[in-house]
Amino acid sequence: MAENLNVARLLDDIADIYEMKEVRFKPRAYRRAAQTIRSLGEPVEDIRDRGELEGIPGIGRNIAAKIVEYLDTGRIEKHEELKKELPVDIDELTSIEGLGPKKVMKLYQELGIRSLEDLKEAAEEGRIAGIEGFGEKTEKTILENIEFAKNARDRFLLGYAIFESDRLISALGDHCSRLEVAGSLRRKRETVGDIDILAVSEDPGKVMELFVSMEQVQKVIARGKKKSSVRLDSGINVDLRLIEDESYGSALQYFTGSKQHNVHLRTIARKGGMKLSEYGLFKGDKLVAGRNEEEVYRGMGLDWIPPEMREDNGEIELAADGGLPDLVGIEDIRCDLQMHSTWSDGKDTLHDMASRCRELGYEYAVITDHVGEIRVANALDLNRIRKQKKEIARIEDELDFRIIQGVEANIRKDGSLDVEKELMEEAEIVLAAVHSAFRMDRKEMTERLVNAVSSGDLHILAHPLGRKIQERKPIDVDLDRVLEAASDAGTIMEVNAFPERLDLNGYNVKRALDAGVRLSIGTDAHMREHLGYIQLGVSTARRGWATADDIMNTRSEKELLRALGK
DNA sequence: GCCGTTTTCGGCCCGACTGTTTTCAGTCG
Repeated sequence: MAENLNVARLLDDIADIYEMKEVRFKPRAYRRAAQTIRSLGEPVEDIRDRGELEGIPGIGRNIAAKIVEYLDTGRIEKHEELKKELPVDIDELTSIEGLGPKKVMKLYQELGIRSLEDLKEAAEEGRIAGIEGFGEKTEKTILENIEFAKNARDRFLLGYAIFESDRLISALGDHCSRLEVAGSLRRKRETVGDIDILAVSEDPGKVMELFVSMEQVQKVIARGKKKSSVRLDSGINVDLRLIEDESYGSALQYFTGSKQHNVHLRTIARKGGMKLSEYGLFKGDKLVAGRNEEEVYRGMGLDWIPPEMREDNGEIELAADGGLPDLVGIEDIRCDLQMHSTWSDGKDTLHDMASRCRELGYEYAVITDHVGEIRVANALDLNRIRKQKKEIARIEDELDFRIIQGVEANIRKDGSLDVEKELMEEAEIVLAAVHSAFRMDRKEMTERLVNAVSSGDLHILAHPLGRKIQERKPIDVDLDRVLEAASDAGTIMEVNAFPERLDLNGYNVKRALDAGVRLSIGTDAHMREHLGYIQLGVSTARRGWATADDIMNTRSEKELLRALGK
């Protein structure tokens, strides 16, 4: 996916240069395109190969041609031209808080500043304060922010941010009449930059005091009556905003985003002779809606849109004619379709895992220990599978709770599984995944997975792209062909709910559903606590617009086994 | 440069904050 970021960076760079040159509207167009490319869930090369670049919202004939040019030649002629006119490292300079394209332009014209190094030098020598539009204070903050930029942290995994935000919400809850997380965390993006919390309270001073003095706060970044920001020990930043009750709904809508979703909504409001902001939906000076999100959407003639869908990918059009899908919810889930026990590489016993499933309100457990030739995972052979079957029967009796015996096998380079037929027949559910040879070329990898999902040997392809967020790139594969083969063979694709995986991701969930493929959600739990990750899997499925019917975990035990042909 | 039940031309989101300005531009989210 590296090319996506490179393409996005170039487009952003073009936007910045146009903005410096005070060209109108082009900056917005390029910036929007860059943002879209950045948030794609698949390699931009794949989309180019399908000839579908033009047609992505925000990407028209010209930008599509520039992307193709970059993928073919590694450069964009127009970009080089613009760069020659303004040989400035805009990306680096605008990453400094408080510096945008206009100021960067001024600095270049007046002082010839091209890089962060130039900037630092000029600021230290006190040459910046003298420029028109700049002053002592600007110079000082530039110096401070150069230091800060060096320490800037990356984004955080959704699973981790949820853990933190849950703690904050329960700490503040008693003093607030309304309290919720907004931002990308509410939309359940796979990573989040920071945590945004909105609150309504009778005693705002007390809530702010409580917020900045919580034990996990490492540093108070800003403190005010309506908004405060802190950094937690974990490095994640949290903003708390106190909102008036009458505009809580519109504020929640506004701060939840996404930006593109909001821009689209405001365009609709405008066309209806209204105005939408964080303070409400207005007709002239009159507040039409604001207290609740539902009213705000309704005021524009739209159904309320689940946060996970708010990416301006067609959800607004569906909401306008009552066609939003009824997304799967945590309450629809009757089981977890991947977990491990001490029989292979899990940390908790089969008994503990199963009883935790029962505590969670599941109707049955599905245990999927490793089998086959994976040595490190203490994989089971046929003999141990038979022994495990006996233990399962014993625990079922003891807990009065059904346990389905599944297995997780390894997909060899040729697409076959590394276990004998006899073992696969013992198991009630066969998951299989790529656990080795991640770096095959695209053609071979595609063949490998097409063979695997077509073989009839496996029911579920687990963590299909093998990626680990911020650690390991997805395998290089033609996912459309794999989905087509899976659809033909009735093979299920997993939405792996482990925080580092979320694989398939929301974008690919939607592609899978469009291809007619059914999905399963599995936490890949290796201890009882991991079973709670199911909510991440459900959120990811929701980001891909999945309904309960699309997800196998919503089936009863009998329905599931029948669907698998058992 | 993109886009379309106000469309193939003429539009293009909103408000707060900051520092610098004496009425506002630039930046940010």
